[in-house]
Amino acid sequence: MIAAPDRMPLAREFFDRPVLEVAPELLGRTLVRTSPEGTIEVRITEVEAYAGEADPGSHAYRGRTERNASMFGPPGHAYVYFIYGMWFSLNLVCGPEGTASGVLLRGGEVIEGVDLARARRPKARRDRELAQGPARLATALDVTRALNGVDLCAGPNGPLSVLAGHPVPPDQVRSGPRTGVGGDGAHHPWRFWADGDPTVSQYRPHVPRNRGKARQQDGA
DNA sequence: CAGTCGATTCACT
DNA sequence: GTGAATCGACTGA
Repeated sequence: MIAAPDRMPLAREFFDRPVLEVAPELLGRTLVRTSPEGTIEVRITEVEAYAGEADPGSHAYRGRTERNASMFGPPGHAYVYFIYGMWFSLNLVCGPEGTASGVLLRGGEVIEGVDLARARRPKARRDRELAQGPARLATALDVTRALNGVDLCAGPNGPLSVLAGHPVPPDQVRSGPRTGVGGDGAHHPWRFWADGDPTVSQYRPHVPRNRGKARQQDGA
């Protein structure tokens, strides 16, 4: 039996291109997570591009480290990182091996496995919140460090894959500044989302917690 | 080796 | 709208 076109996994060549081409084309694609507990499918609605070592907003900005190593690996693999002491986020690695671009998945609509997603995200009040936000999406899909580096092009054999789905038409793609990114990388409109979709997270500007070294409170 | 803060979420006011 | 939670990678000494 031949899989329907929208059920075909995206080929490695899809990811082996400049990240700013790939990122908007990921909107509307189907992310499939299979685990012993069951299968969850998410329609991707919001992403951000991180453009390698030249991008001040990227984890790769200061070169290769143990944490970001998978971003320097071959395209079409996952880069999963741990953040704020409690959450994970999922990136899809783009561009040729040796470079370090990736697309952060920031939001999606759960279209299969809603019950399982709800079990993993008991605090979600509405279905639209199940995968609305990068850490929420990772939680709903049970994406953890264990999936760092996995191949996304393996189809149903692998724990995580991206199917062709139904791409959002270019005239329905919106873009703007990346969420939570400060400094020199702040102004690039490298966040992409599907216009009007309720599962797109709300924009929050970057807020630095402190400046420089610890200092006593400025007298006032 | 200690200090700092992050590609966030949630509870509470 | 504001702040807490919570850990570990990265930085600079």
